[in-house]
Amino acid sequence: MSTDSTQAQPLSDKAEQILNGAMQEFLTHGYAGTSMDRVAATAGVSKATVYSHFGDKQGLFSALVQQLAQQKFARLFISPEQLPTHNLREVLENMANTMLDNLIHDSDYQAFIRLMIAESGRFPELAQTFALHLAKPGIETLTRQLSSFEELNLPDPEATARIWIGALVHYVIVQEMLQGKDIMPMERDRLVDAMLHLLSTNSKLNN
Amino acid sequence: MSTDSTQAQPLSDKAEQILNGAMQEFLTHGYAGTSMDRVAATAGVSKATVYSHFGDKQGLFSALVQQLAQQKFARLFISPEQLPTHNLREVLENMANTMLDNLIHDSDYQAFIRLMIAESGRFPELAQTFALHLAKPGIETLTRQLSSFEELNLPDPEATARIWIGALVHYVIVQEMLQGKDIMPMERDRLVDAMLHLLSTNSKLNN
DNA sequence: GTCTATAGCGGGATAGAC
DNA sequence: GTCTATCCCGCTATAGAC
Repeated sequence: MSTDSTQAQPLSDKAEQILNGAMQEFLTHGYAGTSMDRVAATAGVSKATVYSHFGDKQGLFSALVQQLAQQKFARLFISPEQLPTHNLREVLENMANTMLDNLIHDSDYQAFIRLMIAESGRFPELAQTFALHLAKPGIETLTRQLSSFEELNLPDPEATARIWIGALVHYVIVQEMLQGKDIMPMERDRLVDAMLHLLSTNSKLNN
Repeated sequence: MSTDSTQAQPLSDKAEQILNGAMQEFLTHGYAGTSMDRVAATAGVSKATVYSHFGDKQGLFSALVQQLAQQKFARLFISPEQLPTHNLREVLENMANTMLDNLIHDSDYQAFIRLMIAESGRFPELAQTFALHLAKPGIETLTRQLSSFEELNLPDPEATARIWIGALVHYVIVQEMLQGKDIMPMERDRLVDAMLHLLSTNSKLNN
């Protein structure tokens, strides 16, 4: 019973508690807007304990970002294995919709993206951590998937993957984060259809 | 000479000084990271003067964002009138490159985008102001331009415009802001070429 | 290791002279 | 209208008891 297994391994229970509290606070209030008092209160520990584990506020933030990038949000927001291609159009449509669903319905994920963009000027190394563990694998995975569809005849699958992801991420940023859906509504199906139309030209993928 | 025209109208000289100082500070340090003391110092006025003009910190921030959205950054980042279409491919290439140049070389514009995304959760009305005065006109302008190129045969020009802009903006966010260019480099010409390739399929626009 | 208590400073905001 | 001087609170960080 000493090494109880309700939680685990590299981090002490207290460290994990602290990181959980820190996640809530930093995702909600940003770096400068977060106080160490409230992190400690949310985590249910004293402020001194926070400092003894992470040194200072920057250290805590850095540890949090690396944990979030490498663990909590590392699952790609692209649908993983697809049913062997019945209909290529349906497969592509599913991929886009899965990615949009995951982004739109995960407010923590949106808050993390927002936080990383917000602090990218002041913490460039952490921004790069985000790029390395989230943006890069996402692009690589989609590049591989697009490459595997030979009917698409894509001359540059990686650049095409960036266009695809950029279109979807920008859609979520503008419509959801920047409140664009009220003043410039656009159904997501139109975006996905237009994307598929662009992909369909040099291929056998016709409506 | 009383109504001197070097500057103008709705704002006093002092108010403009203050907004200039506020712009530097908020763009550099974010909302929570900006202190009213430094805004006053940067603007060259006393703190009390700042408060007498704008009420409180939120009021100043709100006034600043609205000014930036409606004036300083309202010029669209898309090339305006194009040489009558010699070669459609060249025209589209120029449009994309002009937009990328404007985004990449205007660090104030990047900082403004970053700030709006950063504060969109805490100031949703201001985020919407940004969407209304910048994102929406940008999309509308590009939509009109794409619609005018009948050879492209686009079934949904507005959705296509969003894909185009999303691809370019996302490229700048990932490569420039998030420092992706070091760990996942991609020349901008590849992105633009891939975009033009996608557009070229149902049209006479061939390489 | 973790707590309570506090130091020391900078924040937003205002009073009152001019 | 604009300044100087100041209030008071909350912040990061630490000392010292346990």
